[in-house]
Amino acid sequence: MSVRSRETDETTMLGYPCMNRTLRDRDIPLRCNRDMRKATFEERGLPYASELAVQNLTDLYQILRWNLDEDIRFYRCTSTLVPWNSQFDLADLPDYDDIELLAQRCGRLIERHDMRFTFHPDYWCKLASTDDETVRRAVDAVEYHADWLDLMELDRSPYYGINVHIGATYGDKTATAERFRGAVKRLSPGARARLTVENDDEESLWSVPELVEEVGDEVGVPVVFDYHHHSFTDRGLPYREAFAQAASTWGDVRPATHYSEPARLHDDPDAKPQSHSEYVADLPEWLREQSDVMIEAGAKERAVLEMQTADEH
DNA sequence: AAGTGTCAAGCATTA
DNA sequence: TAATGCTTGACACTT
Repeated sequence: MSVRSRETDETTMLGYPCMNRTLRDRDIPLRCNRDMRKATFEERGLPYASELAVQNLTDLYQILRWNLDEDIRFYRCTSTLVPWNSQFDLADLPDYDDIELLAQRCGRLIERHDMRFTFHPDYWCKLASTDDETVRRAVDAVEYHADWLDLMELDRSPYYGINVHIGATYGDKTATAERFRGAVKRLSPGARARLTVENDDEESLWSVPELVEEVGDEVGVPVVFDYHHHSFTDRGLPYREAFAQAASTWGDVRPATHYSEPARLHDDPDAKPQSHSEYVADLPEWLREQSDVMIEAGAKERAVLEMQTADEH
């Protein structure tokens, strides 16, 4: 069992999302988010998608190694790891055998070193949409993220989560929650076991207590507590209580949380309240002790490095 | 080489 | 009814 439970391991892990700016800015850039436009996909098709996937997975391994060297054991991978995967099955790629080996190599590194690895499909992954075709595409998106985790041979657990928002109300929250639960039930066991749901960043959308009641408790999808988002949807709940509610949906698995601070606090007084600052200064100790924290800051991995340096003093 | 407009996907808001 | 922003990186075309 490679998945850490809250009881057996209290080691805090801080992570960062997607792009590693240090490695991207090297003379030979390392990145795992190579993508292409529609016209290019139509022109060059599967062979080029396959080529980009090989390059992305090759670099992903190097990024994970760099993370390990820096003692950063939590990473959110981009959804363009295999570009245009909504249009084909992984096994259709000409380099499928290589891709499988590269994915397994990444998965082994993650498991061997107790790293945590997650995905966060983009905002158009709308599982609760009123449009059936949109739901079908959203289910498909969660499925191909799950395929990648299967290819890496990582456990089917929210520890290696695929995190989504509900992200809309469609004018009727009760009906929307019901549609979301319906979509969850359509997922394959491997995709469903990895799905997590995060509180939104607008007052009218989905708060932690709403998600816990409508999704966490009803269909067992763990709730990812986003500290900054909670300021927009607090429903009168203090941060610690909202986190405790979200944490109750994770069973024995150590919860994942998100932490960021407003740009208007540090960088730009005119920024939107939702905008993230470049660096963060006040991660609460209680959050750190009880969860693995994804630091969502403009400076990405540098923000985490800075926090680790601060720890040493 | 550097700068600019645009990009698969949904929704909510505004004009 | 149609355009726009969302978050952001990067493609693709221009200069």
